[in-house]
Amino acid sequence: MVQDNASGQGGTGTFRPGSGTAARRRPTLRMVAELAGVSTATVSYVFSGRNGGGSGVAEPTAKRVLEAAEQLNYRPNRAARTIRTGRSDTVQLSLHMLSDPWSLAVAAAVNEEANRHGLTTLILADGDWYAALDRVESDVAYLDAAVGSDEARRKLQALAERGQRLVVFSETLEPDGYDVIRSDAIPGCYLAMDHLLERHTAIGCLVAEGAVRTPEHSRYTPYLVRMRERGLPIVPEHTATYADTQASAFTAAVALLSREDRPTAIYATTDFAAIAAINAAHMLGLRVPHDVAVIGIGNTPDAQSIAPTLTTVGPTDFYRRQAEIIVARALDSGDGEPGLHEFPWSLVPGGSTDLDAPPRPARTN
Amino acid sequence: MVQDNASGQGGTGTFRPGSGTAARRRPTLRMVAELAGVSTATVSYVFSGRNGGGSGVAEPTAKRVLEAAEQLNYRPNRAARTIRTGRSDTVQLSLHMLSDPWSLAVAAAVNEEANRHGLTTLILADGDWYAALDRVESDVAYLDAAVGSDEARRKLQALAERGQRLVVFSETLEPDGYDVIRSDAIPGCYLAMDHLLERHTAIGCLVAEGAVRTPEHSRYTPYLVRMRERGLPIVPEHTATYADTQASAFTAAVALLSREDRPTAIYATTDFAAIAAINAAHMLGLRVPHDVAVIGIGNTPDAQSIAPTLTTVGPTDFYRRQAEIIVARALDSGDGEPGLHEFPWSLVPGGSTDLDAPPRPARTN
DNA sequence: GAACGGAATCGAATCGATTCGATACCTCGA
DNA sequence: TCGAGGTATCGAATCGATTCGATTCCGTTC
Repeated sequence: MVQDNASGQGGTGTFRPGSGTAARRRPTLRMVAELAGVSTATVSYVFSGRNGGGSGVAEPTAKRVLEAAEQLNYRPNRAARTIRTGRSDTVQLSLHMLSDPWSLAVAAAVNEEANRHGLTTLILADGDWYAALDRVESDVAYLDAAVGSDEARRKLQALAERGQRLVVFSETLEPDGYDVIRSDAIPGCYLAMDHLLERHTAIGCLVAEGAVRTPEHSRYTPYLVRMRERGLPIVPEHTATYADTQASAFTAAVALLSREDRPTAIYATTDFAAIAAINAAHMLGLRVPHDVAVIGIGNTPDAQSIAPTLTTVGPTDFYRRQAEIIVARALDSGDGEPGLHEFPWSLVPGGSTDLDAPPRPARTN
Repeated sequence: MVQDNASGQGGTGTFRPGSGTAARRRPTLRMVAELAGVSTATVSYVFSGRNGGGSGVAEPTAKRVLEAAEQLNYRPNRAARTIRTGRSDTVQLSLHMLSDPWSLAVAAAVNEEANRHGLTTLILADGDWYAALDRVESDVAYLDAAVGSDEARRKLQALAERGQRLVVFSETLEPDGYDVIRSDAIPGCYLAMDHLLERHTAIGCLVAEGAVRTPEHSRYTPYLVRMRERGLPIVPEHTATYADTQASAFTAAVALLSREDRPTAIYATTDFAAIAAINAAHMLGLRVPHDVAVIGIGNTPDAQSIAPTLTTVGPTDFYRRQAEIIVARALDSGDGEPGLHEFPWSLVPGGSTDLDAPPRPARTN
């Protein structure tokens, strides 16, 4: 099953030369103390920087301790520290899907903010968020896209009562011993439609399969509502659905844009689908935004890394501010009781709908 | 900075109704034992399934313990368990870049394999891999793309001597108390060039900036070598460089393909750049592979999610097999001494170079 | 009825750190 | 010379689990 050939090049042996076979066990603080001829307390003070009553460890003693630690190759055991102090200096992110651009953006932002405060970010990707919480000790846990079921509510509250600090992202849950971050997309979707309606009447829709089946509170509704309000015809063939793969969105967009009566603008319910639509348009020889305008939803970082840049809607400065909330809760510096944090959405203009921009901004090298 | 308005809807108060303010501290095994009227040993046996000498905990006792635990909302403290048993049931992945398709594919595969064995996967994304290793206790740590510097070698060996089990992905390091996974891209790059040379002579190159500056052992070399071997002219303008953003690769590809004397095939040094090239071709109205063929390098999952599918080179079944090695090491079931695990590369045919395929396979809905 | 054997449970040591109160040491002033 | 006061260090309890050897409580057997 696995091919081992440790003698890759030359005749260098497999075993490390200097170290005997005895060096198997991990060195402990006590060993360091013995080697340095001090108590365990002193070693601990040297490593933690703190000190019980006095103003610190004397210089020569500290030097001796550090040398002993170096010689033994000592590093503190995190689990032992955690059990004693009750802190793990760790932020846990439980993400439902690893490759989702939203999740990645959150992870990157939290990681940066956590590092700034000396914390470590742990990412757990698992189908079962709640199980994940019982698998690692962490100062605070962030749950991605928590649903509002009664079971979820119960489990979250149980965790909170046990003292686990929690931040959940949810459009339906209410705070209940834990923080809730909410960023309702629907008002933003109306902004997106309004933007397109300034210049277009033949608008197509690129929407996730599930949203068409159950349109209530989905991103499909704003499309239907606005079209109806303006008295515009809702052409069934102008709605194309996609699953959650890039290829699926691309295929759907091609089908939509290769019609005789193709729309002059596309309302895509995710940035990711909007980007697929731009690629599809280019493949079909259509210019964006002149032949077809495209708007996305979500304001993910990807929106900036395509030519032309994507017009989208989303919360502003969302990732950074969300990261601040999470880390503040880990440090227990959050403002008192957990509560609701709302992030309103707004329009983020880009080249994919801006007719006044030069046709192909990406061409310059 | 943060807007709290916990009274979101209706008049529901902020505080949870049932629980008093006393329920602040996390319940311990001892509390469960007292409530159930048994010793801590018994509670531990109930939760771990194991038992000291006897054949198990009696049914009525176990029931009493579980009820007490349920009532107190008890969950074992992982840090305490880790310190006592020396195992954390945890696999740690230290990735240098979170959004890299390779890293994500590794993470997904390891996560699946780890779950299958009751382990939890922790992902650390950090600039400093070695520092990350001192921040969490884990049964095994995987290091992404370790460089072969002397400092890296020293640090890795120090970790290994301390008993930390390690699996590193590296093209230059040799095993030294830790496993090395190697998957040399260069032979694969030659395969890619050979594939293009079967039908093309005017071949362009899309290469990372760094590789052009220091071509030794880079993916640029196989391009130069093969072109020279065949006596084909190496047109300087047929080499375009990109940084590590999608937009950058896209721009480079557009520049390359909008030339009068554009090449009929593109050798891209990553799948990611190859995909950008396909998109660029489509935008310029060029058909892939008829007007321009494209080959990528790496065999990432993304290669399958574009139309036409990408021809690429890479190791086969790499992610799953790599995951097996890592998890086996965590469970200490790996075959004895750590060693070298090599994954050879081969050609993965796709539509982006296959002239016999229908022109636009994505068109069907 | 006493000795025996096995199952169920218990008590206490232990893992590797932190931290509080106590102690040893030193200097300085009267 | 003695005591006060401050500093550096130490000893031991502790965090929450696991686990080994010991103990109790049965029902059997002779």
